[in-house]
Amino acid sequence: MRDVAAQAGVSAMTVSRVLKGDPRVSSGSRALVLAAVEELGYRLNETARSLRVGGSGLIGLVVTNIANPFYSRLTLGVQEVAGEHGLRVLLANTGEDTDRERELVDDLLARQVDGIVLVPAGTGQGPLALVAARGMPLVLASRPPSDIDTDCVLVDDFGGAREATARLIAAGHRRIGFLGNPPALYTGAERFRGYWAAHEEAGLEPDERLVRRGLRDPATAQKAAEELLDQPDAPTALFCTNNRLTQGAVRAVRSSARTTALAGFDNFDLADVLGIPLTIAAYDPDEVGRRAARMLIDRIRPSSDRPIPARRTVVPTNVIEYGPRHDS
Amino acid sequence: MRDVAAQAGVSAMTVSRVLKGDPRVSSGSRALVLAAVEELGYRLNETARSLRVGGSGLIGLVVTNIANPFYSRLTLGVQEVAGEHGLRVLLANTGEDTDRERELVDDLLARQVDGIVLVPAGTGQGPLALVAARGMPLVLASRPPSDIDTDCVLVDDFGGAREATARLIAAGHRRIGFLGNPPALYTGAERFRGYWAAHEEAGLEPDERLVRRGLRDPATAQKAAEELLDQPDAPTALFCTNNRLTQGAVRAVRSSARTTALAGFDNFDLADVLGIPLTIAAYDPDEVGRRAARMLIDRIRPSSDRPIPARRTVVPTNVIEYGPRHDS
DNA sequence: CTGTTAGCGCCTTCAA
DNA sequence: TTGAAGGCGCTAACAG
Repeated sequence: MRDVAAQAGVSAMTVSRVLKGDPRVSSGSRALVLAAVEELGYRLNETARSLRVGGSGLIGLVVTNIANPFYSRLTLGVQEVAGEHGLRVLLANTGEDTDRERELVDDLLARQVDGIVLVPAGTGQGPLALVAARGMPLVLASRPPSDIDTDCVLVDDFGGAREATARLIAAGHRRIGFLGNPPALYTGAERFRGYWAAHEEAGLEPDERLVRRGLRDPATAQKAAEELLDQPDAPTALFCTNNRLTQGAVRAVRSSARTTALAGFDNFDLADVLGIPLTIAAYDPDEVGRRAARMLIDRIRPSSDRPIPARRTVVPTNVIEYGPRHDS
Repeated sequence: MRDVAAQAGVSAMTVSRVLKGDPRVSSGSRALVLAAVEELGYRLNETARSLRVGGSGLIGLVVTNIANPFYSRLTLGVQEVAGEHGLRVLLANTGEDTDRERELVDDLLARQVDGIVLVPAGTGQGPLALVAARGMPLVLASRPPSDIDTDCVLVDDFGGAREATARLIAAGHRRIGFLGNPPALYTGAERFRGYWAAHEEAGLEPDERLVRRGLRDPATAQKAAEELLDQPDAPTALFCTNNRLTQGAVRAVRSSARTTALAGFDNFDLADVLGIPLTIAAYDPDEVGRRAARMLIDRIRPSSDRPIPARRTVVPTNVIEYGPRHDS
């Protein structure tokens, strides 16, 4: 910047003012500075600016697995809103590892991010208390706060699971298997609750022997589904708590002789073209990211100076029915 | 840091030394400092450190669309390798917009990133010349450099397309349609070249009337496929240049009465379960990210001080055949 | 409208 | 082994 100032024959202060658009600069100086900037190919050093001004213009985004389409879409939503406010996204991936989450958050703090959007890994959130304690704006996504009091964006896990299950019941199914992710996870617990509630509301009681929880990937889901379908009194339908488990179940159904109906949480590509009866509780993952970013920015740049209480917002689901293939 | 120093009864300098693991500190001072750090919950300010030391410990990753599974997996690969070297990833999304790409890259420079991995948007790379000119390490992914001379990681677009097409020919197909993304894109051009080469090597000449290029999404691909299949002399197979186009083609084939064979670039979920003949040129997107990150780090932290010439590496493809459904 | 002074938090250099 | 001085690049605050 000194070089630019020298080249333009003004002081560094004037250069600074021109660059940040301060109107109190004569158009003459402005032109001189701009010319010098151009000629020297100068760019402002954001690091130094951050140090002086405070606030890095960065927000941290911590997800469990960026390769999962849900989180990559969430990332897109966060990016979109952050970009509108001139903020950049520093991305971190925990792989569901709590220790790593702590390290990453720690590093984000050291880098002076202006706020953090985080999908909590695992279940305990003790370490995050630190973040909140330091007054760092923090929004949780997908899973609610447990040990701490902070903003969060959730999906209507309960409602979506309940309605999808209810559709199966309405279609006449009475023996509906459940393929679920670990019950210790919030989404797992809520979606199971929805499955159960739909039964109760129809005056039915689910058969516990048709319930398999703690499934983590398509392969284990496929195996569990095959076992269920292989029983003498097999379920006529299966509800799966997420897209990966649904995909495992699709394989199992496909390789069996039965025409088992499927329902699941999360939409996925080609669901329309599988040619089996499929009921999906869908929602917009981008919207989770957008809302999280908006809540975060509300705290980073408060519109009023009253303290904002911790808020919670729930992204709705809508149930889609894909029919079997209609061969024409 | 001053507070910590005061609390520990030493100078700020000693605190700094302890924190960066300088051995020339007495164990007494060290213990004092660590206790004070713990008590005050102090963390080093990376921003200030960067300013003084130079180098931010950040690498920029610029992709065209993070919601595309290819790029989210690439991101995972970059993250993985960067993490091993203590580097964090600043993520930027261009949406295939060249102007936005320029802005984003500019911002990354202003933030003093140590290097950039970039998937070029569009075709012209003029603006990127600036980056290279400033001596910023830069690795391109998926698409090669055109106007500039820099490292890149490519996929074997030509080889994969050629082999997938050759498989169709080997299976007896003689009229093979082509559904392609815009030919101005490197991948589009290379994959078309592979399609053509497979024909020539078999002594065939593709029918230009079966070629549709410039397709951008599943919907346009579906429409193009339907038109092709609706002709009197319809193709018996279709080759698609990427997963989104393949998905459109799957829909078209499904809704037609024909049993058209499909081949395509990029693997995708549930390809195994569609129940139609499907030949896929697959590769590992994570590996593209890992290699790009490694090349970048080679430049950021050179092992020798000889200048490294611009390098190019190609990630291989392997062709997978998914059969039609075997109803048992 | 413009420049000077001072300092953001850290670390390199040099002296003790 | 430790500390003091100075400056990385930038910008508030205060002159002029």
